[in-house]
Amino acid sequence: MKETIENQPILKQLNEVTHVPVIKRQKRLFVDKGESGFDTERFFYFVLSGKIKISQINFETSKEQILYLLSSGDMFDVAALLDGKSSDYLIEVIEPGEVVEVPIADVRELLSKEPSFQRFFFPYIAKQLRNMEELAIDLSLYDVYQRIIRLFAKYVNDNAKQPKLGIIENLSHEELASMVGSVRKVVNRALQKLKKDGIIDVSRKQIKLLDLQKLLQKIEY
Amino acid sequence: MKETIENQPILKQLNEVTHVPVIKRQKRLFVDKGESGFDTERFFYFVLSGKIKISQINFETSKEQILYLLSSGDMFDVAALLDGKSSDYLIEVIEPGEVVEVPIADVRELLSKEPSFQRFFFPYIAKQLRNMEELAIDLSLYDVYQRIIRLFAKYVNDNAKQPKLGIIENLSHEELASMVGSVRKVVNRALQKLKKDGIIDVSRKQIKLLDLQKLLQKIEY
DNA sequence: GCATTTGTGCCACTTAGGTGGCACACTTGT
DNA sequence: ACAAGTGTGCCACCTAAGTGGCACAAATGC
Repeated sequence: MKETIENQPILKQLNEVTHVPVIKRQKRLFVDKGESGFDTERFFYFVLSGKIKISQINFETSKEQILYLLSSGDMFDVAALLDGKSSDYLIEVIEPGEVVEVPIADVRELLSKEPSFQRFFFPYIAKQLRNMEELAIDLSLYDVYQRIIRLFAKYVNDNAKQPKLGIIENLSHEELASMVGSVRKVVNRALQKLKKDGIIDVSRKQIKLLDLQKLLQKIEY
Repeated sequence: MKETIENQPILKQLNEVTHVPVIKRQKRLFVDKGESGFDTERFFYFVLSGKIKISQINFETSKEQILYLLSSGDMFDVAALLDGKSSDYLIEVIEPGEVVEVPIADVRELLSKEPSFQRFFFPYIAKQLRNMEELAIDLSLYDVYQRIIRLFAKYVNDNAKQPKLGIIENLSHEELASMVGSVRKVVNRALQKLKKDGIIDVSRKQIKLLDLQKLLQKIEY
């Protein structure tokens, strides 16, 4: 990781993203694709841009499951911040960007005393917890085709007049598979099915959402 | 739910379990098997005894996935406490016991200002988050046989000279299946296999752990 | 005390989804 | 400009795991 000037004043960008009051000992870092040297035992990270995946691997089968796909506005490692224990995650940058690195103790200080940070952070923890519950439910109760549909619905950005798939629209099929707990070929089958139904358009490293209504109709409960 | 005297002083038992300082507006409740009327939008609950499952159901297939199996020392609804949103859980008592019901606002007050409660509660949130991550990983990366083994290993109580399966030892195979995201018959196969290997002994509503070492050896990574 | 419900065990059958392999197009680096 | 790597699509095959059914024992309720 390339380091920039230490102890620089709080960045406007971080403030915008996190609504955090002044954090003194921060360091802004550029991270490149493939990097993975995050010291989550000592530092807490705020993602400004780029994409970072947090996953785990079964070494017998070398199958990977992505737990979190982080982008602008995300933070990690939430669990370590709360209990001080280390996690056995695989953390890897899949799209270059910038992060802010802050000593864990400083963030804990804020978390226990600063109401404005609490108002910002407590809901974020809840979001991550609900994310994991949803992932478990999806893996347990729905087939791969449904999981893909639900993944798309979850990441849809429908503020724009033309709804888009947001940060997952340019993932490879391999990465999509790691998100829904399956393998490339099976995901491919699901995508072809959605394509045939006119719901999406698939091209190299790009999935275009064509019909949001139709997608949402396919969701089972 | 049967109600007891309102506004009674903080219970010694709750204090022991939670290390919580005085909470004023609490209500102690006895809950019976099958009950499910918990108002998690307005109240936060501390479990003193009994077993409560928090699950979700796919209505197409009527398959159920248990997210949390709560017992003495547990609390809910953590996510709702943190973000104020409602959850679409199915919450049901599966073994009678007692809970303490506290207005959510009072717990939030403690959470944001009382360091002793924070020291107790933050790690608990982390535990629940890690639980969900582990569940998702298990569902995604391991087969049913492994998931059963991992479930047993997770709940083993090995402080005693004779290791026991703790709160899951008297669950029905149906309930075990709902915990590992499978169905009764498949779980049964796994249990018969473990029985044949001399690792457990299965009788009606009772699973005895015979050989902890052998169980732990079977775990894959 | 008997009927009903619940829990368990085991069979045969079906299927979603994972595996292996292969072709080909597009991108990237030297 | 070419080689190497990456991403995609599709075939046929195999296996874990889910389904349906059935028997029986233990617990529960009237």
